[in-house]
Amino acid sequence: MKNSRQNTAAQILDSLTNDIIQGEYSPGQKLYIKYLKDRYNVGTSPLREALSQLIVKDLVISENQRGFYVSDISIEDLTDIYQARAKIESLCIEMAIEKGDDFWEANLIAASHRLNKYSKSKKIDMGEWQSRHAAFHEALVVGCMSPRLFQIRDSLFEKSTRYRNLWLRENVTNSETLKINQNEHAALMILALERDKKGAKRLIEEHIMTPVEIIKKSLT
Amino acid sequence: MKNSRQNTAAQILDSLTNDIIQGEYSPGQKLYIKYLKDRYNVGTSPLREALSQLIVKDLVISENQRGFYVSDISIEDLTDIYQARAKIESLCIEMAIEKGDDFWEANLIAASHRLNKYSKSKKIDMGEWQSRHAAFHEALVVGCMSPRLFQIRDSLFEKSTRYRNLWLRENVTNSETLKINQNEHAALMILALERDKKGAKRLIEEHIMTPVEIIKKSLT
DNA sequence: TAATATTAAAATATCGACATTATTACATTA
DNA sequence: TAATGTAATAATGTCGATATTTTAATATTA
Repeated sequence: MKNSRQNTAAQILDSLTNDIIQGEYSPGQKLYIKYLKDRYNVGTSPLREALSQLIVKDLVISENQRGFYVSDISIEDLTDIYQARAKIESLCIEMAIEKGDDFWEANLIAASHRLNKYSKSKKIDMGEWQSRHAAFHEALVVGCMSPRLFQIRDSLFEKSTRYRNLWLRENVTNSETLKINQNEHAALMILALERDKKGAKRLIEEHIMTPVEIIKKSLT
Repeated sequence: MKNSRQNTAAQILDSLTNDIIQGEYSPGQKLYIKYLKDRYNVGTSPLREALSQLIVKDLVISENQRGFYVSDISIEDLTDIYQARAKIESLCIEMAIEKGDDFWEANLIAASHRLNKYSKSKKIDMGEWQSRHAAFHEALVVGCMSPRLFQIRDSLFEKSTRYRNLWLRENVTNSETLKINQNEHAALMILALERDKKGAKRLIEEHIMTPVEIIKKSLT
């Protein structure tokens, strides 16, 4: 088996990122170089390069001569991340509504339909639901045309994943919460199609902040 | 000479970051491993770790087996960064006005005074002016209390530095532009102290976007 | 001449080894 | 017993060497 297009450092960055945000490693956990080398079958250099990138991504912290640790989570951090996400998403939606065209509208309607149908199905697979949910929210903001804001949006979304998983565990099965959630999605789409910037901004901020209180409880 | 508290990778990251945003290396320039090793007197590992972090910070790009390059600049990128900065700064100011206390007000007045006095002095050192200018803007938003938004703000500010330097070269000597700039600062402070969120947001967005047109000309 | 193939040189990406620093376990002393 | 000191163990951070890949230079062919 030969090299893929990515180098080892990039591959290991993907794996580590995923393993951290999916909770394979716990918050605060020490990441031993030797263990990681064995686990991912890589040498020191690409591994440390990946860890270095994870530091900038705020998923890992390091102390000189004391190694690497998974970043901690906390209620303060949870609140801050979700608040920032709410504001950024709100900005993105504003721009999207200003600049979105017919294709944006059509794509949004389609994404909404896919999420809707799946939410009403009998057996809900968490991964599939997450994927359709993310696609719907992306369809809302994809008209925004600012690569930087998008990048910021993505990085905050990634950071929030560890917290979001706590919510999902409780609520993918909870049909009441899910129904409210689904109603919000429907309302968001309508506001977007009506080009109601103010309304859409208000609702998206609310929608993003909704899980925070539930997650807080899981954290204590 | 012994180790400082930082490891080599962290030190070199600081140096490289600075050298890139100050234009020591040009946009698009290839960064040869060997050259950098010699220049900064470090080995391969810490150097590559620093470069890896610079990728995440968008100051460097890499292609597998083809090495590292300083990120390009462009008019599109300029506009995008400044637009994102304007929006983020606007969010920060909004929060700061909501949550700022007497100390925030006092600190803002002081920072404004320091910038004011220096802007009127005979000989203006670019570094000192930049420092006081940055301090004033930080004083405006320091009440915002969101670590994440602050971090985003800082990273965008850093990214904009290469472009900003193009503006500074033209306008630190241009007393007319500087006077307008200074008036905007005074107005910003007043709006903040009056807790006029809407007004402050509108003006800061305008203020941040002002240099864009001038920089565009420098770029073509 | 232009396009392609071949070879030589240069650069990158990765590995394993080593020096330095931190941690742990154990012994010594008050 | 608690506090401190010491030896051993373990982990980190850095370097130089090597295999692989790209780039450049040159030759070959249509």
